[in-house]
Amino acid sequence: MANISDIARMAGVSVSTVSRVLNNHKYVSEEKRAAVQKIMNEMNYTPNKNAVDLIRGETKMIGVIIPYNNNQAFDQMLHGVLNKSVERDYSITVLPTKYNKAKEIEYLAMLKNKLLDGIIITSRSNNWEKIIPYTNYGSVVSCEYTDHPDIGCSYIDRYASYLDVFQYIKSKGHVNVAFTTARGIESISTQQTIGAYKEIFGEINSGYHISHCYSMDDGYDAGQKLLSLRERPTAIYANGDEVAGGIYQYARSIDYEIPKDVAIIGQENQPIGIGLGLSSIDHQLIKVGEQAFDLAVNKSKQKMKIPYHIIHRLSI
Amino acid sequence: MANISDIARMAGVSVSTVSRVLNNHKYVSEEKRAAVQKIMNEMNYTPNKNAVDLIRGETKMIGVIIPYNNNQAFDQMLHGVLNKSVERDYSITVLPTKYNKAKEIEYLAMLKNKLLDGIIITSRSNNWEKIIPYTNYGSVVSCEYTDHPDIGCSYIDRYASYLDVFQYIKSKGHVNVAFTTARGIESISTQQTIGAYKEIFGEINSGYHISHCYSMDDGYDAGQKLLSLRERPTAIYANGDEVAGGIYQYARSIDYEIPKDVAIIGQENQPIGIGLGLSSIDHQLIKVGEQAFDLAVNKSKQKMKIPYHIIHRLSI
DNA sequence: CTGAAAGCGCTAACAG
DNA sequence: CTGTTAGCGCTTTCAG
Repeated sequence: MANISDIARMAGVSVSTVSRVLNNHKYVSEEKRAAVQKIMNEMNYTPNKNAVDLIRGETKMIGVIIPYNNNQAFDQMLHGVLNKSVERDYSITVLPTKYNKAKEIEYLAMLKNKLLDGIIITSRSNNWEKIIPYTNYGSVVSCEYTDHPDIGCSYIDRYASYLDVFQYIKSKGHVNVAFTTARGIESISTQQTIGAYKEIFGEINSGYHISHCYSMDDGYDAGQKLLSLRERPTAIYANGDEVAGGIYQYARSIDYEIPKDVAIIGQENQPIGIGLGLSSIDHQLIKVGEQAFDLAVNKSKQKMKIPYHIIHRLSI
Repeated sequence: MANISDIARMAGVSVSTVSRVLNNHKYVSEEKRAAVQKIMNEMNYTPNKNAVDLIRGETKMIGVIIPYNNNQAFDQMLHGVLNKSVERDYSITVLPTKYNKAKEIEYLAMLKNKLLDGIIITSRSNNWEKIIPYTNYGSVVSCEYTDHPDIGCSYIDRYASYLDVFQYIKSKGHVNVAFTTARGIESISTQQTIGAYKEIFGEINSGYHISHCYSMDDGYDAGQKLLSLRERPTAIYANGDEVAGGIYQYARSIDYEIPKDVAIIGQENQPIGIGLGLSSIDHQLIKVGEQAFDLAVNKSKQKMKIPYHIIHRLSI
C-alpha cells in the first residue's frame, strides 16, 4: 500500500507538496497539483488517518458511554448523537459499560489515549471525582445534571418531571400509587423518583416500589406483584413504556380494565405505548442526545435543559 | 501530558525499557520494571494509542454500516455486535449511510486508512464490485448473503422466510394478501418479498404492495390505504412489528376485529408485537449481529445462515 | 538484560 | 510556489 512518499516520488515532487494537495492548501501550481492527483488516483491512494490523527492530536471521533446496549432510553440518546454526527462528519463509537466502574474508566482513558476527542456519558457509575481528571484530555459531557464547571450537560430535569407526573396522578384522584424503576437505590434516577414520590404522596407503602425493571417481561412480573398486594395500587408509574406495556399485559390477563381498575403511565413515548394507548412522559431523549453531541464537539461546558412533555392518552 | 520518553528519562532508563514494561516483555530486571511502573503511576501515564496503532497497523476497532440509525431491525443487529464486542474487548463505531453510496465508500475507506480492522455491512447501497477492493485492507462481513469468496456472511435466508410466511398465510385460507416493505424495488429485500409473493400467490393485485414503511405512522397510513381498497385484502404481511402495529391501530380505529376482519403478521418479534398480540416472524437479528462480529474479528469468510422462527400469536 | 537508532505515515515550520 | 527537515509517540531490530 502506497504512502505519501511513494506518491511524492512517483509524481516527482516532495512529500510536502503531496501533503499540500491532500489538505487543499493554496500555493500549489496547477501542473503539480494535477500530477499528484493523477498518481494518487492511479495508486488508489488514501492517507493513513492514524498518522494524521497522531500528528494532529485529534480524531473527529466521539465516544458515547451507555450502560446497556439494549435499553430503549439509551438507544434514543444514542440515536440523537448519531443524527448530529452525520451532519458534522464525526464518527461515533459506542462504549457499553454495564455499569462496570473499571470499564467506564477504561473508556475515559481513551480520551487520554487520544483515541477520542470527546465523550458523552448517558449514565455513569463512577463518582464525578473519578471522572473530572479526564476533562483535561477532551470534552466530557453528561446527560445528567451536575454543577461541576468542567462538565457540559444536556439533561432533563428528572426531579421536576417525576414531581409533575406524581402530581398529575394525584390530581386524577389516586392515593395508592406504585412505581417501578430500572436500578435500585444506588441509582440517582431511582433516588429522585423516590424523593419526588415522597414529596407528593408521603411514605411509600411496602411493596409499592419495584426495581430492576427493564423489559416487558419485567413489567409483567411487576404487574403481577403489584396487583396481588392486599392494598392494591390504583395507579402505576412505570419507568418506560415497555415496562408499562408488560404491566398492561398482566392487568388485561386478569381482566382488569385500564384505567378503571388500574391506571398506568409510562415513559419515553415509545411505539408500544402508542399501540396500547398508554399515557407517557416524553423526555425527548433524542434531543438530549443531539444537544449532547453539539456540546461535545464545541467543547462547550454549558448546562442545557431539555423540556419534557406529558403525553395524554387513555390509560390514566 | 507525559510521553514515553519523559517516563524513560524520569525513571533513568531508555524508552525501549519503558516500552518493554508497557508490553509485558520478559527480560526486564525487577528493579527497573518497578522504577518505571512507579514513575508511570506518579505521572498518571497512558500510552498514546494512536501512536501504537500507527506502528502496529491494527486498531481493535470494528465499524458497523447501518442505513438508518432509527430502525429497529438494524438496531437489533447492532446490539448483537455490541454484545460480542464487549467480551472481546473491541470498540464499535457506528457508520450511518442513509443509503448514500458515497458515504458508504467513505466508510469503507476507513479500512484502508487503518482506522478500522473490519467492517460489518448490515445493508449496502453500492454494488459488490465497488466494495470488494476494500477486502484487501481488512475483513468485511455482510449481513446479506453473497457468494463472493472474500466476503464473510452472517445472514438469514430471507427468500425462504418470505416463502414460508406467505405459505403460512395461504394455509390460513387467505387469497387477497397485501404486504408492506421498507424500501422500493431498488432494495434486494423488497425484490425478494415480491418474488416470494408471486411464487405463492401469483400476480400482485394493484395496490397490494405499499413501500416506504418504516414507522407506526407509516403502518397506520398503509392500513388506511389497504383497507380502503375495493377488493380489500384479508391479510397483511408487514415489514416489522411497528408497521404492523400501525396497521393494527388503523384497523381497530374503524372497528375491525383482528384477525376476523383482517389478519396481520409482522416481523422481528418486537415489544409492540408482543403487546398487541401480533404474530411475527423472528429473524433473530441479534444473533445475526453476534455472528457477524465473530466473523469480522476472526477474519473469517464463512457463510453462516441464522435460522428464523415464526411466532404464533392470535393476529392471524 | 538494556540502550541506540531506525522507522510507522504524515504535517508544519523554515528557508529558499 | 516548493523542498528540506524535524518531529508526533511508540515499537522493534540490532548490538552489546
